[in-house]
Amino acid sequence: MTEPALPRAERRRRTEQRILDAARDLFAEHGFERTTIRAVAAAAEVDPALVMQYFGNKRRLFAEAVRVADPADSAASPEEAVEQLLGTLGVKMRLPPASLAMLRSMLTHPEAAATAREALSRQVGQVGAALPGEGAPLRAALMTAVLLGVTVGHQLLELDELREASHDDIVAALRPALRALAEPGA
Amino acid sequence: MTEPALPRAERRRRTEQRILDAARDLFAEHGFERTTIRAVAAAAEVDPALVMQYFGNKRRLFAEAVRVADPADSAASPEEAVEQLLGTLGVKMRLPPASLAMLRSMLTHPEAAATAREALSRQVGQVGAALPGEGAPLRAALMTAVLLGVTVGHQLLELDELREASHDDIVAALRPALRALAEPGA
DNA sequence: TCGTTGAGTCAACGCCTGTTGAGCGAAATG
DNA sequence: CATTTCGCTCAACAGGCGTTGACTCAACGA
Repeated sequence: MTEPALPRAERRRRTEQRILDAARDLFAEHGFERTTIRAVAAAAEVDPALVMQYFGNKRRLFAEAVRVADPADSAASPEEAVEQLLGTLGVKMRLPPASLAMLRSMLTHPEAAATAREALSRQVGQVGAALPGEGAPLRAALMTAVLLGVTVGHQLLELDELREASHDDIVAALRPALRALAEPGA
Repeated sequence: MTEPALPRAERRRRTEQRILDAARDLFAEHGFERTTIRAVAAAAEVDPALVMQYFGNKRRLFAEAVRVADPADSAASPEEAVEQLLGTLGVKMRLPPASLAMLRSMLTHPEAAATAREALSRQVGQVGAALPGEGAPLRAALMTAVLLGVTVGHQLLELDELREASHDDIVAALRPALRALAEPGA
């Protein structure tokens, strides 16, 4: 009639995953403070107490929900760095919920801010290593900030002018700007 | 001994201003949800009930705190638009608390998001009007997003690589990138 | 001088939050 | 079949929140 009665271990794994997925979505949509354990539990069709039992507390649940595998590939030339950043941006137009969740909360939740700073600094380091000339760290940081701004404007603030454009157009329009930052300035 | 006993009207005006200043600072530092009426009242050395009496509710207090006079000056040429944006960025390195408060909450507080969208769209419109060629709205939006990203990275996330650089270096490094966006692309 | 106004306080309300410990019942184990 | 394990729920707690209404008392106007 109902479920084919899965083994207990499997059932447990699936429930935990369901909670994690629900948490990710809600954190991504409303941020850390506006997302309640109760809402997560309801979305996962589970008792709030179970969420606590599996993840300990709200902060740990958030930390688990925003955990994401980082690429850690590095570029050899400035052109490669630019194309790599543009590539992640193309991907980011469908940013994974985990990253969205972190970005959404990074301005108001201290731990999300720390995670964001860490991830961005890593990117700055990688990009900076591929840039020539003086002031490479600053220019790498600015390139990262550019992508941050576009991502925030597009995915989080949902600015009309960015939403109306195709991903390809955005990438194409951004390329010269990033190239300009990749070269040592005047 | 104590105060020289100001007239009632003046005293009232000053108290209201003290509350508003405290609210701005706390909203800018912690965002909407993490800032409590009680904390604002304490910072203004006033009873929480007085905050409600003067501003009605927390949302209205926030709205008052983030209100800011917008410049509304428009550029005639692409170069002028670029310099104007860089100028506001130079200023933004010491961004007024009201703007900081709005930016801090724009990702998690719906009304702050609406205010931010409005302000950014206005800027996109102004910049776009000064740009030549096709796709001007998109390029204007990207220029705005670039400044947003740099501001967020510098003021809110406080990325080391941006904090370590001087304002002039940032403006100088950014200029070619914005110029590239100001011109019609390939 | 006396009644009125209004700036500011006090104590409390109802609500929602994260979090906890006891308990149930079905699956696992022997 | 008897027993243990454990996924999961239930009911409740303490604390903090925004918000309210009654009150106090000094400044004001006549």
